[in-house]
Amino acid sequence: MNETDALAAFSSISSATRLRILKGLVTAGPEGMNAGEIAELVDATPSRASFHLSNMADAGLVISNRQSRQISYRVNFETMGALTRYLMDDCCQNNEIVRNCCVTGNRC
Amino acid sequence: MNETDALAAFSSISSATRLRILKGLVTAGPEGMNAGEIAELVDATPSRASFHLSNMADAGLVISNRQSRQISYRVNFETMGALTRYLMDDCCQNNEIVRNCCVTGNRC
DNA sequence: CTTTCATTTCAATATTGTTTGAAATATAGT
DNA sequence: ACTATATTTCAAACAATATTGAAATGAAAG
Repeated sequence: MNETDALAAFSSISSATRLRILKGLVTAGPEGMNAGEIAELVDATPSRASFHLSNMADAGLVISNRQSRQISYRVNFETMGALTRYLMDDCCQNNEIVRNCCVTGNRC
Repeated sequence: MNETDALAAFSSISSATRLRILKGLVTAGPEGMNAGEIAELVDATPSRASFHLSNMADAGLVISNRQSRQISYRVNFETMGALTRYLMDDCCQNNEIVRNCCVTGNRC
């Protein structure tokens, strides 16, 4: 992941609505959720949800595919992994405090 | 780290100027850099650098302390660690792909 | 106590992002 | 073809953020 991609991803998840969409989609798992369900989840109008979803898709955070009439969105975990690593390695140069914090079970 | 703090941190590093400041400060290490040096590094006017630095300080990403006439900034690695973990655990529920990506040395 | 240096604060402007509602597109059933 | 459903696209209004340059602050030196 390069700086431009990282900026787009950080920018995308710096909106409360989009961060909640992301969390909802992580919970939903590989099946994903339809645009309409997502809109309901975050209490947004269809067009507003669509706007945020296309922002997330542009940032590579989610992947969409049409299932008959509905469009299903799921998390792109590759991007999320690359982003987390960008934060840890490119930004923090694999700093010890940061690395240590990221071992699940550790206090930080 | 809670959602509000994470949003502030993501929002802060979703600016190219601030992301570069962050990287510069990580490279500078615990000594940090003065506001003026940072401004020079990212090719910004003093007031513009100051604006971005106070945004980063508000987000808890950097810590400032005055050294006689200059103000020195350094990275708050605790926050960076907490943020990285937020991404991995709170957002991605410690997803395997994401976790695996974050082991330095792995391909992802 | 005035000057110089480093930085911040402020107000004005410029830029960018978000929301809304209406119209458009795409798919499926009748 | 016609109607209903799901979603997107668009333009306008609105809101938030960034940039600029000038003025203000705080600290040291003469």
